[in-house]
Amino acid sequence: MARAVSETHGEILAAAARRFAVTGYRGTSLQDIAREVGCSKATVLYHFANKEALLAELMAPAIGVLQDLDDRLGGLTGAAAQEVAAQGFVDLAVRFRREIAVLRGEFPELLCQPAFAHIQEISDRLRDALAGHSDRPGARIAALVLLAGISEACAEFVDIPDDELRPALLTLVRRAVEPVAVSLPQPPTTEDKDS
Amino acid sequence: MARAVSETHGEILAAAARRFAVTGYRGTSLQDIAREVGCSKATVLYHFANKEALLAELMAPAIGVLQDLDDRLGGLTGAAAQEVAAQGFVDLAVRFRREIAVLRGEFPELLCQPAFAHIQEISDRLRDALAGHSDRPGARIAALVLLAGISEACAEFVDIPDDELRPALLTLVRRAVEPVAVSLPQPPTTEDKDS
DNA sequence: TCAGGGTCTGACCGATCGGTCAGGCATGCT
DNA sequence: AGCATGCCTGACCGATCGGTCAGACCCTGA
Repeated sequence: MARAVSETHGEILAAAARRFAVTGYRGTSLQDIAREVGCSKATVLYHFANKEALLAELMAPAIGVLQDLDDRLGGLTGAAAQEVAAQGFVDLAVRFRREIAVLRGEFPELLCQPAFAHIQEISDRLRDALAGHSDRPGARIAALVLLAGISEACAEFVDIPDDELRPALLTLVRRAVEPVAVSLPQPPTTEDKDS
Repeated sequence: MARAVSETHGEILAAAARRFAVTGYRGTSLQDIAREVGCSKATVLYHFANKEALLAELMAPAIGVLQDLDDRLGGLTGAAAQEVAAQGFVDLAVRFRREIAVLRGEFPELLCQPAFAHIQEISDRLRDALAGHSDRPGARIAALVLLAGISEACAEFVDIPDDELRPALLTLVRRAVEPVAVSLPQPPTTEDKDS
């Protein structure tokens, strides 16, 4: 064998992304990844210090974008925060569908790992922003439902192209989010309180 | 020791429910459950044929209610199907929060087990009903986001009482669901809840 | 008193997990 | 030629998994 180092490194990363997305982090063994690449388990552990480091490198780009979004959310309040959070998260979720799928369901345990120390706080702030920083239970519940639902949808609808999924999700979020108290005049949606 | 059989049986079931909800099915060992109950792992396997049977008995009530909802959804179309699906699933998710939490994230693998053979089809039909049986991508995406988001919210908001969570979710769903094209003015259907 | 059945347990099993280690095999530099 | 370095591997490790099994400990009815 003896491929160029960067090549094998990338192949392992790609294989791990594929397997993690389907069977989860804990449900995927290093043996599984090695088999898919066509190398030995020891080779996987030659390129990555351990299983956790493999996951961390896999998630790094998505986490970087999430951090950026968190920074942009910094001083915003009310409807502005809602809109930035909605656009930012929908965009992130669509772009990083596979990474989202990896985290799906294993959130609590994975968050214990040092590489993901801040994700919990960031996602809390994101949820808060999407709720327009309102403390009404309805607003907070709606924000959580939407964030979790978007994640799940992106992980599941792998066959829908980005350009179709993104606007559909954004339309949904804008319709579903609880409008904040200070609401500048908004063209009334047709089916508002009717049914 | 030698408690009454039904007592230990129930304690194991309750402990398993608690642990599964927090660390997931695969992430919880029989040893963990036994430790929480205060008995040996062999005792757990005396009361339940295997780990899978323990999970099946745990999920049985929730699955029964899900089946009922599926039956009620049978002949409905359009807005009526949407409303029944929304009310039925919100009610189910709030009542069986812990069971929902167990399934969270381990859906694909758990569905392979015979006890849950039909859940995938039922949840597909449920999603279809919530979309008003529309084939527009926006409607299907919205339905999936809502179902997944509700599940996640119920699993996470353990501190909110049922009476507060249920109406908040229902309001959100009615606001977020894509209205179907043919919407006949429907009087508030007095759902005969328990048939 | 004793037999039998329900309840429970420690010891054990094979399989698999993440991870370690010494060494094989090219390749390139001196 | 000799040596160092980078890439890769089989063999192995301790831990833990789900599950089995023979037997101990009650309680009850004959």
